[in-house]
Amino acid sequence: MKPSDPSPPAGLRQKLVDAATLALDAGAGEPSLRALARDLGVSAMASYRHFPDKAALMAAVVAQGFVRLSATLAAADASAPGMQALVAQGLAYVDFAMAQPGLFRLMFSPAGQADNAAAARAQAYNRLSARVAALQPGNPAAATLACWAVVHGLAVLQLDHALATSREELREALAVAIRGLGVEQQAVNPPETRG
Amino acid sequence: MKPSDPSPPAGLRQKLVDAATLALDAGAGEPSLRALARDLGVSAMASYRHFPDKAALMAAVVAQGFVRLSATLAAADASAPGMQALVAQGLAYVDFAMAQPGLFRLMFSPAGQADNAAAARAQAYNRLSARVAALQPGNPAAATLACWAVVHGLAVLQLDHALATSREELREALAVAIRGLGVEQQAVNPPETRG
DNA sequence: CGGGGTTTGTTTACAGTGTAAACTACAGCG
DNA sequence: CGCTGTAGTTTACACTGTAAACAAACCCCG
Repeated sequence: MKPSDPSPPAGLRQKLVDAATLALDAGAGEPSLRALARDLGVSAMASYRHFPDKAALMAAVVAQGFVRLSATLAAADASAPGMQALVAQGLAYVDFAMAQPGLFRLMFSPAGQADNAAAARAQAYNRLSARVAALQPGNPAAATLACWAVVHGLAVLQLDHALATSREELREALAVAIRGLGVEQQAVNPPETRG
Repeated sequence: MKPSDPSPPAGLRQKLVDAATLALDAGAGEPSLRALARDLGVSAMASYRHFPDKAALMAAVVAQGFVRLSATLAAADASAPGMQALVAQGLAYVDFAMAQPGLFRLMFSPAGQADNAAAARAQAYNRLSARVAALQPGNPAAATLACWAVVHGLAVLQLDHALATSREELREALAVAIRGLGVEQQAVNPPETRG
């Protein structure tokens, strides 16, 4: 309203995305556009200057979520060598899901499949894929799929179920699973010829 | 209304559950109570005689979903011996998700965590657990967790992503993952002593 | 400096939703 | 017969997403 408003002019779009992300993880499902607008001190229709509809806002939230997940995975990957980097990525993945359950759920819901978010999603997938390919040049596609499945499955089950699984147990389960997937042979030891 | 109504008197509850299940998989997210009532030729408030609120209806849908999933897993488990039963369960799990994506998503969403559905969910979990325990008496908890994670992860990723993964590729990935998880050693051959 | 066009927001309005409240029709049973 | 419980109804309200029309603030060019 007044020019003395303390916020920069073009900030609403990002503020909407951030507020929606925050509200998602605050518990009660998808926030309403009107509630978001109220929280930001703005009219109910303001968001329509930045997004064609609510789904587009949510898609932007999802896209930002995948960007952040991707960055988290990259950091985890860099934190350890070889196969341990893969386990670290898996742990980071599960940690992300537990830290932002609402966002994570949205990212893997029909709302998260908007074309808008496809690029960011692919980038996150590539973090894992690259590490798997580095560890097992033979059949990276299948191995990546299996790795992502394990990690994603653990995250979702942990979220849904509140399996009282400690972080240590998770780490062990991840390590066992990844080792089992035939990814490790070339990593820890120098490569041996193997069928 | 009339006594000549072709349905038994207490049938509305089940009809609501079935219609909701159907509508879920017909595509457009959670159906509205009013739309369900309209489809069933009944007033908007009728469902409140059978469920305290919409969440309770959805919880009933989820519970029925888990019962059916459990039955599907049991049938798959009985269709093959030993480790192949585990792979069969995994395939059946993914098939279930693909055949009823809306229901499956609901089952693993916050709505699916209602206490109402807990028993049915546990029953489905036990299908897998029992088979894993039979194959690997050593550490069934961790192995079950990992197996479920792989299977559930594959299902979710397939659903979200439309990974153009054929059923045959899925079967192979499942077999590889399950074999890798250290479940197979005692199954196919007579048990050998193994660390 | 002024003036038009774009951007960003506003108010108003409407259809659709979940649900509370009060009411009606009907079953079985004393 | 009346009493009571069950299954359903109509009405009403607060809330949602969103279309339409309008207003103020910015940018850029003269």
